[in-house]
Amino acid sequence: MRVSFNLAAEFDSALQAAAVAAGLADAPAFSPEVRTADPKHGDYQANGVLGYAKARKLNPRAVAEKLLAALPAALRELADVAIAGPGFINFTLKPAALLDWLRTHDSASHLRSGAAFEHANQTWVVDYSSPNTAKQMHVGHLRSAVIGEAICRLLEFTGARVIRDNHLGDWGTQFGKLIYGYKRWADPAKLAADPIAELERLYRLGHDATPDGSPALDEARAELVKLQAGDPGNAALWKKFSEVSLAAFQQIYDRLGIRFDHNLGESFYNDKLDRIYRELISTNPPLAVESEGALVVFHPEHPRFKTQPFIVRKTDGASNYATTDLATALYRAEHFHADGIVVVTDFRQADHFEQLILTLKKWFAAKNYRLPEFHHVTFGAVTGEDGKALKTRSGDVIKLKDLLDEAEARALAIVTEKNPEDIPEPERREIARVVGIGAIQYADLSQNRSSNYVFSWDRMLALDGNTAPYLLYAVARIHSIFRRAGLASPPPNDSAPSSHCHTLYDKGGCHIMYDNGAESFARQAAPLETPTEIALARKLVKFPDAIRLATDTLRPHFLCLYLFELAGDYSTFNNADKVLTDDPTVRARRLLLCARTLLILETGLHLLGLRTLTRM
RNA sequence: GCACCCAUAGCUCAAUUGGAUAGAGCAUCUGACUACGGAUCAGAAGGUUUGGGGUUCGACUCCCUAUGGGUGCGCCA
Repeated sequence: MRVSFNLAAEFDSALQAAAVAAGLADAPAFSPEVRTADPKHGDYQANGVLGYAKARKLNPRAVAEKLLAALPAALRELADVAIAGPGFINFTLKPAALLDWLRTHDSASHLRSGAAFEHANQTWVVDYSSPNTAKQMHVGHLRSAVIGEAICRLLEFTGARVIRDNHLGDWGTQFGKLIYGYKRWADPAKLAADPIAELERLYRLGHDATPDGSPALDEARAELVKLQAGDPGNAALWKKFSEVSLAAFQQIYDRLGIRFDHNLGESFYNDKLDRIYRELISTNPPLAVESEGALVVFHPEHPRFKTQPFIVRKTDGASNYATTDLATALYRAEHFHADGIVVVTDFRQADHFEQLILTLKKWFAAKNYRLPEFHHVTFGAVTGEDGKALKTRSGDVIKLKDLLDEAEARALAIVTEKNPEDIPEPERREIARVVGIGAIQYADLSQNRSSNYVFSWDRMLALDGNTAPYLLYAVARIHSIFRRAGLASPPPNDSAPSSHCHTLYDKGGCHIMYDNGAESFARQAAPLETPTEIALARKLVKFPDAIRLATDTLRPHFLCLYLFELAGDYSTFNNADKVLTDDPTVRARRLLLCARTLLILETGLHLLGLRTLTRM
């Protein structure tokens, strides 16, 4: 017997085939709709019979019985199949099938090859984080970075070639004021110490010194014009601002496990904008029209956008972010040959992207360009206690760096408290980094809602319940069992503990700490017996469903939920069933469960962008 | 004014996108072999899913409506 990676898909196609074999009327229209089920009903349930029977005025239970009769015998060896309620078909995996799945899927690469069909041979450009240069990142910048990175990893896991593009806000009117401030008040010492904080200060000074209608504002505008005209002095300044900003951002990204392939900010598209105007007015009929002196796109078929314009060129002839976003999409389609584009921003830009996508569709169709699948992934704003979104302008916003520091500090205190002397300080600090940063990442990823949330230290830094530390603790305990069993391979050396491995592609297979080639327990394992063993195994085989759900919806919280439940099932098992018993067959099957739980927890956590630990 | 998003246990959130008796964590209460790591586990209690109507075999989910929050709407990004 050989079980496939995704059992839900297997049952789905088996039912589909059974519909044909049973001679159901209009069988191709029958969609089994197999999905994971509440464990009390089974492992998977098919709901499709109900809708199918209803539409044709058939008795759903009779249809279900026909389908069951037509199921191949081999499938009956995998699972018990039963009809329940009004016409649900339930599949309950047999212990032998569970064991077989666990034996088969024994490494991250096997899991990956199982999952990597959905986006195989596709290229996806993911645009996330995308902060403005010359400003520090604050807590409001966290979500795009963390969610975006998780989406990248999910897409990669399901077969895509992913291009990470940081679409920096590195162009625009603010640079006139910044240069104005810089030339007057720049403090070399401060620039050397904390350059981005100094740029922020200079921008504020420049901004405050150039109120509307003032001569100073004209001077600031003149600086901007010089910059845009290519003045060497101002261009050098601007370049310096960008470099300094990127270096500061990278310090944050390093802590979050993020590395961009490109930093193609708005400035990159400066020389690609004329083509946008040309093409938008040259279609027949023209997509873009003059209105109140500006060049705009209306969408007559849309209730709102038939009157709400998409402004692609301002009255003064200058571009805006609609223009650069159009150019950006074109570049991603033409230069990267993107099959899909994902842009991760907060929900307030929903209108803009809806207009952008409508415009892209018409424009690309008129020009016969290939249109990538475009997803605007939105999330709710992070707000202050007053319910208002946090803004850079409001001054006392919490810096992202400070949030990460605080998380590590709190985690360090706990690590030290829990492990009095037996872990040396450098390792305790490393553990604190993984736990603290992971807690922050997970706090954001584990929640789906597009509604806003109020920023709270305790919320971001919670260490109990459905949090990263709970999952990391389960991982650490499994490592501990393998150490005790004498199956753990020692860490390669002190400078590279497994916690340093934070992507799936690190060499050395860091998440398999036991000797995979000598998995004698996998061969010796007998079918599972206790309720907690079986419950754990049933959860393990659902990993493909969690991946599919999270990837299809681009919502990492589905994976978080799955991993949390898996860790819970493991903890229950761990508490109820002793792994290292004297009975070799019992010990073997329980070690197998531990090994696969470890594999899937670590694989899943890495997909979310978290690092894992062997002890904590 | 015109739209969009949101409202679920005391608190913070889930609910596989229309499926079976709405689930977790925190907080509260009661327990666990002197623990293969107690950063754990078992159990209890907690609900008219904001109110009202509708659609159907079935609704937290879809439609209408009221209320209360948030957001966007011509030259910021």
